Amino acid sequence: MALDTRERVRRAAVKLFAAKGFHGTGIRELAQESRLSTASLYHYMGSKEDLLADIMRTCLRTLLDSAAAAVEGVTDPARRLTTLVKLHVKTHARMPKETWIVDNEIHVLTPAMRRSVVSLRDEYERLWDDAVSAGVARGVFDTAHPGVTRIALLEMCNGVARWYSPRGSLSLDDLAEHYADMALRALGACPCGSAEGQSRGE
Amino acid sequence: MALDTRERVRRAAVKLFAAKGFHGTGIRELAQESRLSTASLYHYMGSKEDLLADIMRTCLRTLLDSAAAAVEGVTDPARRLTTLVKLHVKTHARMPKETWIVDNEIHVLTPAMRRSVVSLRDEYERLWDDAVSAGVARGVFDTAHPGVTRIALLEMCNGVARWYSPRGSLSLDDLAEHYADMALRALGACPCGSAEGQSRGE
Amino acid sequence: MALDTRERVRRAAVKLFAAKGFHGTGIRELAQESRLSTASLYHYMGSKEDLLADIMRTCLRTLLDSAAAAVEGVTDPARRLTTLVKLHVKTHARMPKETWIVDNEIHVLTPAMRRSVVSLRDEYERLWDDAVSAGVARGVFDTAHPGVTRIALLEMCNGVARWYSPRGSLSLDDLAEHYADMALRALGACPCGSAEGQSRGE
Amino acid sequence: MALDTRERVRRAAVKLFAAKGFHGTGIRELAQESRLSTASLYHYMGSKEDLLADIMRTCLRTLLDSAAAAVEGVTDPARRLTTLVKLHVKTHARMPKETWIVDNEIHVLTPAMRRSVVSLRDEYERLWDDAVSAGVARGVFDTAHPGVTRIALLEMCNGVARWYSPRGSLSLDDLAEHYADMALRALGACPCGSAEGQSRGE
DNA sequence: AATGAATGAGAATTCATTCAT
DNA sequence: TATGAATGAATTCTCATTCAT
Repeated sequence: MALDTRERVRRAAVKLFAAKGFHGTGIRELAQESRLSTASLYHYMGSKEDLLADIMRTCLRTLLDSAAAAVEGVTDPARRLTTLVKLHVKTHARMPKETWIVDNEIHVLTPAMRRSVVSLRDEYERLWDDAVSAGVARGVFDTAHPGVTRIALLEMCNGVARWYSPRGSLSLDDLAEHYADMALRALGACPCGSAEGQSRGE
Repeated sequence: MALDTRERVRRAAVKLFAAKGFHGTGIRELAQESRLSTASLYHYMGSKEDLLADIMRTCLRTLLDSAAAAVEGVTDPARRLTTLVKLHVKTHARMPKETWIVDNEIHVLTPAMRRSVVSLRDEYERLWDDAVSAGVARGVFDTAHPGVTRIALLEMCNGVARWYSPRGSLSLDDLAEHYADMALRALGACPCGSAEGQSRGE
Repeated sequence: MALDTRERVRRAAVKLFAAKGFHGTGIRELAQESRLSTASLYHYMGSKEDLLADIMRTCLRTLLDSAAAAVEGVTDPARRLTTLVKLHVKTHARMPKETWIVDNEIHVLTPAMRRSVVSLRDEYERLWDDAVSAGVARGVFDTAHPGVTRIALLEMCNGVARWYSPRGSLSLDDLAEHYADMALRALGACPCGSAEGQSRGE
Repeated sequence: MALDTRERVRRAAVKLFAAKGFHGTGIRELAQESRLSTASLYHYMGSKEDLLADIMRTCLRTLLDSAAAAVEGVTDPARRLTTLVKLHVKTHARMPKETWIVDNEIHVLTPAMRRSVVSLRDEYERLWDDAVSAGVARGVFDTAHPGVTRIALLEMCNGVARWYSPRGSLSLDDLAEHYADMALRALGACPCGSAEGQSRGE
């Protein structure tokens, strides 16, 4: 029961933070959306900032763990990157609110809390970095500025959370495929091309 | 003189809105940063939201006008897109605060003001859309989902405002070049490739 | 307990609004007079305007209900009017602040709230109108302009709230009697005269 | 020219003070309505309170002087009262805004200014008092509480400013006549009655 | 587990007024 | 005569948070 309530609070926060931003969301709205009194809210969330950090950490943890698992044992850099891109895109399409919050509200966090969130994000981005670096090292990727490319691709994929709608004509799989394709092309890995066909099993 | 003060206010706002968000910025901070009393502030800015909308409109207007001018008379779709990407990237690198605000704080605007800003943004994005569509129509670009690709590239370029530092190792020209390169690749226009070499004069 | 506080707030407001007008009364004064912080004040009153409208509606409701009850079953127009005048005068003498507020601060209300208050007032005035009209119809009253007379008498009675003091030499009953007498005279009902004598039992 | 401007300011103030009250009217509205900058406003009005007191004094002065003149040499108490009532009613009908301000905004004045206004008002009311007292002394009026009657009649007449419209069916003369009639009746002077017919010459 | 009551601090905005020009 | 610029103080109202119950 307590768990349900806690979950209700979290969902209310995700909805509101994503819609109006952290500072744009008041405790009262949060309480109302959670069907709780403001006082009760504090029983579940600690402070408003705790709640935000919690949401961010959970989302990043999920992304990080599933990415690490998906990539485990995959040695081919192109496949690794494809896997990462698809997972990233799908996660952003499926949880646009949570991911939007992670991607855009980090700056409101107090330094201490920011550190814990940023370190998770850095850990996640290291997976991308490793894949790109490996691909470059093996000559599979051809890009003048691997670091820049990596961050550019990440931002490109983050954007999905801003606009993708499951009601649109594009399926989640096709979306992920397309982004993976763009990423490989941007990395100069397109000629070896057959990536698209092979990645179906994911 | 009045102009100077007004400009001071605008710069203070740009700095603070970009650093802490619209809702995270108080008018007291704004006044302090502008070296004005809060009351005097209102002599120059109308409301806080007016100030925000003003910054956004000015920034978009600049981007839109210079993009339209840069693209005028350029018929080759690849060159048009290259031009747009470079301008976009450079603007985001040079005015990261203004562009960050435009890209991230639209949701705080009141419906009426939002409309005026969004319509400017839409007008700008149409330039991208036209270039992409033209390229696809002429078979210069090869992409399964032109609309998605366009938005993905835009988001990729927007990201520049978040991380680029002129103190880094990459020059503005190189940065723009690299992004243009990635964009063309993502659009499947890489084979014609010599774009990089030709665009030097820009 | 909560009720006590709410009542304290209401009384503070009645006192201050009557003394300095709605716009002349600040919420700080209101809070101080209520022995509450300004923030706590809002726990009880909604907005300042809500508080005002509340006071007005309560006062009018009281007046309306007691007038309707007092007049119920009274068929003689002269007696009906006498009853209304006396009740009106006594209410204004006993609750000079509330009635003064109703009579003088309606114009500060927002249209929506104004409507709700005005409709109550209209309903109340209809009681007067009915009595006057009935008297005229039966030839008991003799006045060239019944509508004007009715409003003139109402204003005359409203005035009581401005000056009557229970510390003066006139008792409430005598005051009411005197006003009823003036009203009947103004309506040309004096000749039947014995009204004064008969109304003693009230 | 200066006079015109000064007059414009005064009229703007009369309009706004009557519509929204003194405290409900801001300096900026006043300036806008006067087609002046707020700074220029101060050139003409002194302080906001000065302006208010000025309006009140002028209005009362006018009323007082014309009443004194109209009543001069009139010895018959009934005629004197009739004259006062008619003048009062007509003034309130013709200058509803000014008279409303005088009748309702005295309480916002600072003690010192209030005194000067109140003393004018008292002087004016003395004319009424004299007429009533004289009538009572001579047995022309028959009222149990002359003082109360006088104030009741005054309030009744003040009310005209609240509702009379020249666009209505009642002419100013008829209106004044009717009020004078009601006043005499309330004072028990109706039997001698012919007052109505005789007062035509006024 | 839940909440009504309470609050200090702060929110954005307007106040009446002054002054240099 | 006129005003743009400036402001300290006040405005109404909301903030996130605590606490006694």
